[in-house]
Amino acid sequence: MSKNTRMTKQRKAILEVLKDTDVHPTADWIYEKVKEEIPNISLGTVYRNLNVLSEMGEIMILDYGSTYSRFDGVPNNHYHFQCTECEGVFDLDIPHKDSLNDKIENNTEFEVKDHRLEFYGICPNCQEQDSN
Amino acid sequence: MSKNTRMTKQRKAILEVLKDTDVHPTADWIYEKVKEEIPNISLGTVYRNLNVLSEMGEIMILDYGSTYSRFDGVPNNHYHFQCTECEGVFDLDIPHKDSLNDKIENNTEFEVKDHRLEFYGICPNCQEQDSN
DNA sequence: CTATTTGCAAACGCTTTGCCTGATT
DNA sequence: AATCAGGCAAAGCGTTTGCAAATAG
Repeated sequence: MSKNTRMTKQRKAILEVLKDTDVHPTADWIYEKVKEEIPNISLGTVYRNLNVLSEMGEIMILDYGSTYSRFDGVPNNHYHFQCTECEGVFDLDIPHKDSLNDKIENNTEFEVKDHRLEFYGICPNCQEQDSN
Repeated sequence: MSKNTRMTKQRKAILEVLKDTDVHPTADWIYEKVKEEIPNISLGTVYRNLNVLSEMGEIMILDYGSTYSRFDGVPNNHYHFQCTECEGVFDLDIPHKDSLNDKIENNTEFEVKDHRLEFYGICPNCQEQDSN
């Protein structure tokens, strides 16, 4: 229960670097930054702490779960649902809202070309399994 | 100009497997499937052709551009904009629409827990660079 | 004290690439 | 015939992990 709760200087430094920036950095960027303060910190420690901090709810990891790419034979824009249990990806039958791009473009300085909307949860199949 | 356009039996088989399924498979899944038809095909060929086919516009790759994870010191749900030129990730100041989850849940059999919306395009900084 | 954490380096897993042979146009 | 594509295996690259030493509580 009281696991992973030591606030080491490494963990603290990593958290501070992340809280002090809004660039959504990569692990390596964080590593370089923290090295200014703790020169002999190792990249492994950075990764370990990022995972711990995310479990603690202090930070968010912006990866997409699975490490491997998926391929789609339908090269149109459409939205997806991804099951967090079986990792399956399903097409959603709701229309692609191109107007969303315009909405952002009109309210920011960004030039918006595309967007991507993905839902996460449990697919019907895994719901059944769970109730066993 | 006329590069990468030969329709070899490997390329054809890979494309057919992808067009015939809706499971959004991984490269390895495709590899296993194509092996039933071309037993000595290599995984490298599958990857090469998936990239070629995606350049041809025949398929879509559902990765997320950059291969590495990004970390966010603000663990709230919020939407992001990603610049396809500098790879920078920016927060968007539009509210997170939890109602979207319900909308999907009410119209499908999925149990929806979360969603993610990401916009892609060119950030102001890179727009300037481009006009030089 | 002692369980957690670190640094280091090796291992991992998915993907890409170099090289040479084989196939396509 | 000339060029593109394939097979194989090694390399790449971000990330994870095993281990002994260090350290927080």
